[in-house]
Amino acid sequence: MIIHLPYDMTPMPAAAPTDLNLTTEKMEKVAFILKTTAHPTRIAIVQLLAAHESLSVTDISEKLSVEQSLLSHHLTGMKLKGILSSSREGKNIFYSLKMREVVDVIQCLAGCTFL
Amino acid sequence: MIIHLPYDMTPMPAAAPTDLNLTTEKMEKVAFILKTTAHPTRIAIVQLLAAHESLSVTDISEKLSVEQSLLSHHLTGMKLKGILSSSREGKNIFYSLKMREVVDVIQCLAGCTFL
DNA sequence: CAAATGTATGATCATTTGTTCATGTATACA
DNA sequence: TGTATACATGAACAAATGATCATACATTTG
Repeated sequence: MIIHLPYDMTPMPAAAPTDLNLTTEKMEKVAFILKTTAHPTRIAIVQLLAAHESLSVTDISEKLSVEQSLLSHHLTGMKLKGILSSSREGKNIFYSLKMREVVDVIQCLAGCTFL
Repeated sequence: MIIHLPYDMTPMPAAAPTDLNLTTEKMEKVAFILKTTAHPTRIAIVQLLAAHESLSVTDISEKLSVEQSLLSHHLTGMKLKGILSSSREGKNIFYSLKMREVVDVIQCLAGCTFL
């Protein structure tokens, strides 16, 4: 005979143990990239460049209403760390996303309902 | 007649434009979590708790060789921001991963061959 | 209840990050 | 060649973060 319980009594979903197995060096590198991504303006930049392939500094500055110099600091930093790339085209410099993984990173958290 | 070019001449993979569409508030929240994750020790903590379900402060302290007080600061910070949760069991306090999304975040970047 | 163990907290200091401002450099165009 | 436009850079300062130390608090055990 089968007993039907009123609800599931199993201990817990138990969240399958994930094994990342990162070396200390890898953790430092990951932290380094995360740090660079962890800023509202810089996330906005990634978001823009995820949608636009390539934008000039002025484009970004206008779209985000961020002052030129400050934006430039952010952009050169992100370029230095390998997240963006840039190329000159006349008077303009066009930036584009180089490390597309950061988009996934942002999406992981953007999906969180509780945020 | 088919002409065989020496290599692919198509313009570029063109990296399909992704639309994240985050509000300013969401970007701030995402940045907030990223900031908390962006530290080698804290990544190591997440890694441990991704594999172990629940560990005491001493456990973590020993496994990572991080001094008790410093570790405690990291842990309480991460708990405050909703990444970890804790529960007392006698003299010990056991921490566990609450926001499992951070594991995915780390995995996104850990997969990067160039890091 | 005293001592031991496990963990948290607060002050302090050093370091890093973010912002602003002034100025520099490159390109285009008159 | 001079001027305007687009962007970068560096100094200076404020604010946030990270580490250390001393000490406090909670629980168990003798």
